[in-house]
This record gives sequence, C-alpha cells and structure tokens, in this order.
Amino acid sequence: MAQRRKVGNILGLALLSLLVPGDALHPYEMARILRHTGKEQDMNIKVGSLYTVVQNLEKHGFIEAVTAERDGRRPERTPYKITPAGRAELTDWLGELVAVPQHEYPRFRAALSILGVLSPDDVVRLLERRLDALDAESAAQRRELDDAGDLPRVFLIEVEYTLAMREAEAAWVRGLLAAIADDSLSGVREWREFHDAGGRPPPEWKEMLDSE
Amino acid sequence: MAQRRKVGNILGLALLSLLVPGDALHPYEMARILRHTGKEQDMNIKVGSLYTVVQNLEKHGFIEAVTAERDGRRPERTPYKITPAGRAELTDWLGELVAVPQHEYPRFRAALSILGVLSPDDVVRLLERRLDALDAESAAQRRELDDAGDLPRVFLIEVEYTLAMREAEAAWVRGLLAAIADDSLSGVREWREFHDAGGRPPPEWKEMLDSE
DNA sequence: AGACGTATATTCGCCTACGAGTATTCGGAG
DNA sequence: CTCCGAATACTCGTAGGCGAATATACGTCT
Repeated sequence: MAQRRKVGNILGLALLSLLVPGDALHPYEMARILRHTGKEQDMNIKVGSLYTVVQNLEKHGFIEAVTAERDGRRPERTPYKITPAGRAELTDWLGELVAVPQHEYPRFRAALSILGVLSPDDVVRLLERRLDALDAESAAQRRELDDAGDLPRVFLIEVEYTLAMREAEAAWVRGLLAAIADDSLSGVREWREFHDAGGRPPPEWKEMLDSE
Repeated sequence: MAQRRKVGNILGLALLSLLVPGDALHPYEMARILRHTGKEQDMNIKVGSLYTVVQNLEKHGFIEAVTAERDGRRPERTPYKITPAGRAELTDWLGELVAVPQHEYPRFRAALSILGVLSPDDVVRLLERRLDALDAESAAQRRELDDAGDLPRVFLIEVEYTLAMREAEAAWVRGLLAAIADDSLSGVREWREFHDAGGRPPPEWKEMLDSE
C-alpha cells in the first residue's frame, strides 16, 4: 500500500496531527482520542494497525519515544512525541493530499464498469435501492450537522464534503434511472441482447472494446 | 481487507465477470484483457495480486482449473473456468455493490478532517491547486468521452460517473473557497487563532470536541 | 546466424493490516 | 471485602498485497 511516503497508512497522518501541540501521548491514548473525536468516520482505524503505524513512524524518525513511564500499576506505557522531521512530513503530506487529487477506486465505480453482466431490469431495481439508502444517509447526516449547530463550521467541513458528494451521487443515479426509463440512454437494447446472449459480446463490439 | 465475502479483493469480481461467457482463461490472459479494456481505471490491478486472487477464487470453489495445457513451448498455463457457485457469487456481490453504498475513506476527506493544523492561507493556496487539477482532469475525461462517441453509452457509465463526481467535488471546493474569501464560513477567525497557538485547541472548544 | 528487445507466464518473499488473544487494574454492586 | 465486568494497554500470528525476480519463446535487425 505504501508508495512514495515512508509511512503510507493515512492513520499516520492523524497520529502526527495529534502530537502537533507537543505533548507526548502513548498509543492507547491516541486511539482513544481518535475514537472520541469521531475520526473513525474519516479513516479506517484498527488498534492493531495503530501500533504498527506508531512503530513505523518511529522507525523513520517522525516521532520518538519519551522515557517509558509507569502510572499506578497499569501496564507499562511508552509515550511518543513528534520530531521536527515529523512536523515537516505532516505539513508536506497533508498539503499533497489537499492539493493533488488522488486516483482512488470506489467499489461502486468498479461495479458500474461490469454492470453488463446483470440484466437492465435487475440494475434498475438495485439502483433504486441504492438511491433510498443514499437519501436516508444524507438525511441522517444533515440532522447531525444541524444538531452540532454551535460548533464552528470549519470543524465539520469533512462532513459537509461527504454530504455534498453523497447528494451528487444520488443526483447522478437519479439521472441514470431516468435515462434508462425514457430510453434515452443509448445502448440499452444492445445491453439486453448482450445479457441474454450469456455475456458474450456481439462480434461487432469486439473491435471497439479492443481498440479502446 | 477481506470481510464478509470469502474473496474480498474487488479484482475477483472482475475476473469472475471475464469468465461469464464460459470460456476458460489462464491468469496471464485475464490480466491482458483487463489491461486492454482499460479496467485499470476502475480498480487497482497488480499482477502479483491477480495470481493470489485466482488461487483464492479456486480455493473457495468459484472457479476451477481445466487440465493444464501446453501451447507451443511457452511456459505451462493453467486455464480456469467459472463454476455455478462462481456465477452466484458474482451476481450477489455485484448486486450488493450496486444496491448498498459502502463507507469508503477517500484520502481527501481524511485530510479535510485535520485541516486545522495548516493555516487558512496555506489551505486556500492548496485548494486552488486542487481545483486546477480537477478541472484539467475533467476536461481530459470529457474529451475522452467525445472521442469514443460511437460506443454505446452503457459501456461508459463508469466514466460518466467519475466525471460527475469530479465535477461535484470541484463545485464544492469552489464553494468552500468562496466562503473563506467572503468570510461567510464561520469559525475562520478561531481557526487562525488555533493555528497560531500551535495547534492547541482553546479550552472552550475542548468540551465540544470531547462531547461529540 | 547471433544478439537484443519484447511478450508470455508465473513464483517468491517481504511487509503491512488487523483480528484475536493476553495481562493488568479499576470501579462499583452486593 | 470480594466478585465481576469494563477499561487499560499492548502483543502475536496469519493472511493478503505487491514489487521484483525468473524463465522461456518469439520477432527482427544487422
């Protein structure tokens, strides 16, 4: 998964950001804060991975362990603090994420790309279910935004972003359904034939698909 | 990564779909077809993974090896064909992907959620760069769509979808920039203070962030 | 005919992700 | 006081992802 960055897991970015104020934190507390501040909505957080990521961050000098301490008689804890290299990595990484759109692979896009193996009628039914789910989620999220009305908007941009994207997707799906319904989507007849023929593309498409 | 599905890698879905017509294919040819038909745009395709996925698909009975053959003196090839269980898995999986929106974690959303560590001015600059990149990509993709004008639209839905999403994102970013510029985004002053204070949240926010 | 680049076809091994397990302490209920 | 569940704080093993290596055959330029 890791590529150019020495630490590829996005969790690493969140951890670095937690340490920015300068205080040392031990892994378990990082996990607690992340969960408590709702960061699980923004990224995949698994405790097992968190410890791996902390190790990697240390290995590459982005954080360093403060002398292990013992509080009460709890298991030994090793707190970490961010290094200058860590701060540099944080701003650089974050800057890149904001400025350069990544090519990610939403499962839905993958699914769309092989939609042909289903029949148009099935697809219509499935898309309608998706639409319902999308609308429900949007409504829930809009409520969430209203409830947190006193919190400055800046601290909710990721929610607004997600909401905007979800609504855009819903609109697109609606458009697609409409196009299928009023038959303005070119190729639906061919699609049905394709599907009825057991997924074997008619010969005259072969070249088109090949040449692409 | 794998969860409910016995084979979690989305590549498996694409491979199953290739085998739907009934002909047996060997792994290398699957890879060739996928690359040739532009599926790399829709999902992450690594040859190393492909072989692993093929093995897993076989292990779970979704595909089965046909007697290994030898063509010319090329290295031995083992072609696979889809089983009834494989067809069932394909339609079920695909159906779920279409009907049920997944919670995925776009890096950009994660980045937005910790934007606070950058200064508002930096963020504006970065967002402007993103906007340029988005517009450039959209333009390129629209050209691509025009060029393939004879191909039935059904076979380009994934492209249309991506384009729609990208444009929606661009619109949202534009809106955010405008809101920052005309100061209608609540909390920007606090944001600046927060950043100047070294990322330490002012005490009166603590509760809000905690209670969330 | 030899050399060299490209296409064919797969294997290997490292690293990361992460579920599940382990060990300890604390805060109540009874 | 003691039992027990929840919280604290990690560790470990396994499976999957993927870059890189390997090995053969083919085409073609000289």
